[in-house]
Amino acid sequence: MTLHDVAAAAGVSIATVSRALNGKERVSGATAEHVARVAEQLGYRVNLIGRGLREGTGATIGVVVPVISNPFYGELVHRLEDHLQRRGFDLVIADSHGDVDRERARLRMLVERRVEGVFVVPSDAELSFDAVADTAQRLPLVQVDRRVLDLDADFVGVDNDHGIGLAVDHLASRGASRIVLVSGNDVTSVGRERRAAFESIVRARSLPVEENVFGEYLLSFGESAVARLRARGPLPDAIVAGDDLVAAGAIAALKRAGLRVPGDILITGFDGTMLADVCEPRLTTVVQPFDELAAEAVEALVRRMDDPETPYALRRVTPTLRVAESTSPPPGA
Amino acid sequence: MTLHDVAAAAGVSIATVSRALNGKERVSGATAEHVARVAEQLGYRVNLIGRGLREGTGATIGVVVPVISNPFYGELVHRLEDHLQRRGFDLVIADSHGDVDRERARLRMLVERRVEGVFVVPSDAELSFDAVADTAQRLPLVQVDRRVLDLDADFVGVDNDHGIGLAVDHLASRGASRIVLVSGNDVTSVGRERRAAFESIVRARSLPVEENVFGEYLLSFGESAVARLRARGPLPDAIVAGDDLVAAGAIAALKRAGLRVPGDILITGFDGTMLADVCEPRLTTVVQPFDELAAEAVEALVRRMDDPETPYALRRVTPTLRVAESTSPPPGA
DNA sequence: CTGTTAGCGCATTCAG
DNA sequence: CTGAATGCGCTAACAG
Repeated sequence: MTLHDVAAAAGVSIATVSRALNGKERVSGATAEHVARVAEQLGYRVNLIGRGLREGTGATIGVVVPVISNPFYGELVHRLEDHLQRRGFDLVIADSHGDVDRERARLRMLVERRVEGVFVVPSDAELSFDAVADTAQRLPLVQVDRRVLDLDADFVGVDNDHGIGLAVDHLASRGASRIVLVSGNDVTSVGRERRAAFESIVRARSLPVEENVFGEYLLSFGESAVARLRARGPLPDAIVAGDDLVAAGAIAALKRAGLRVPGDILITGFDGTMLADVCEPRLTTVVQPFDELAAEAVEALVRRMDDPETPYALRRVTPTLRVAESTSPPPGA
Repeated sequence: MTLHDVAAAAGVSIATVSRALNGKERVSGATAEHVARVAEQLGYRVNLIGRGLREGTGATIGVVVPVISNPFYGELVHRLEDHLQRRGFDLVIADSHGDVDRERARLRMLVERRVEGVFVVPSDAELSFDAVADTAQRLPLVQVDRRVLDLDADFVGVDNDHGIGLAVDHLASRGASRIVLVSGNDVTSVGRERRAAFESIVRARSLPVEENVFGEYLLSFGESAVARLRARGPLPDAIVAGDDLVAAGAIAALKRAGLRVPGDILITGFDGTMLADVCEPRLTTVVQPFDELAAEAVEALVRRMDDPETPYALRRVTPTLRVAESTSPPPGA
């Protein structure tokens, strides 16, 4: 079912059908209506492949995330799609499974599909460099949430310094002194930034320096981290978890060990996903402004699509603290 | 950067470049190597739009889900992508936001993109009929998890009868007699099926018939449902929640009301998402075999793509019960 | 083994 | 206002 079929059935040329259906050029009202009716009756649907080849564009944006099943990325993708729809773009989602090779393959696929632009949450702060850099030089690209080190490319992410600061200061105000960071390792930029932010603020506040625990952003890591903490002596006053998933795992492990939260130990999360509300006790967490994050990312991409020469920008959105039961009432005070 | 550019730079014809790069037809080893090197150096990437137009296919599958930020669909999409990758297909994901109009628009987009086939989780058992039926008659389509009523089309979903049976029988074995269903309403096929399954088994086991509560598959519904239960008198012995999200919401509301789970009331979930492990107490839940579900869905789609005349099939995968703290130890026994 | 050519479906010149 | 013709990038005949 192509323009030809419709043209034949309507007794006009394919050019007229194209014009009538797209309504951009002048066609007689009668013809337009007639063509529309015939097309409708035949169930004609424009072939976006044909149009794409002709037009050189398909109004499609791609996004590569590490794990779509992670609630954080699910929410992020959801918002990105929302903002893109409003601007008339479709979103193609690709999952890298946190694997650099797969990430490279997915980015390549998007390039070959000739998408208009791409968002990427790099899986590795260093090893993702080549694939992301190569893609960025081929088409408009915006890194979201995580970034690759030393890469000249747009980036939109949360202000981790501020977020970690909110968590630490809140815990301190609740009377915690010995605070341990349980977070993602240096593989991701987010892990690095949250670690640096934490160490810096601990120094600035003259808090005791603890031995922190690093791993992956997984529920299971939260659990094993608690095991490690318990094995090495008296528990700290509080845990700053690298994200909600880790926090949830830590809470579960603590309670299984007979410890009370917040009675025996305080804990904070990061992201503000639905997991924070499901935890018991509800998790005090650093909330990312998802919608703003997505909106900024889309705007950055559109800006670069409009003007490829626009200077690269690193944009930070500001998180807020949502206080819940996991840090109240005060433990010792 | 097209075949022409590479051909010119390599001093051969575009046909030779195409052949050399695709390696399907016979090309002299030296030429192939030379062309590959030139293409590499020029950073040539095949244009999938051009190839798609020529080949009439782009090796792409589409999927429309109600909410990608729901962990259940996140996990499902994750698995679908996995199985499709293995067969060389890319996956385009579209979010209907649970809205029928949006769903129609997204399905239309996939048709116009000329994807090879589509998976859809219909947002409404009745109102989704037109859009899904229209799409199904245009290209291979498999309904996953939910389905549209009275539609001749493939479907792969969980055996809700069996799943609800597992939950009810387990609760009964734990001493529960008064069991209430808190689940999705009749808008979705899943809601209908779980309700029917529940009512049927309650009759079969001669359990007291309670007034069940229906709403949406949301955390907030789990909470409000508990409020409604408490308002209407003495709590039942147990709650069978329609999914993990609702169960998590219910648990939170129960505990906030000072009730103990499983001490005062037992509760089961459905799906087996990560939410079940995050709940406190951990949630006893009916686990969907995600990987099998995805594998069956992909197989059903491939079968229909290979032979459009193959008879429609309704396939049910069998869930299992994962017992955890929310139903143990026994409440009264 | 390699070059020439046609045509996938479409939007858009350029004529009329 | 409408039709004929062109070419987007690619692969598959078909020649050579």
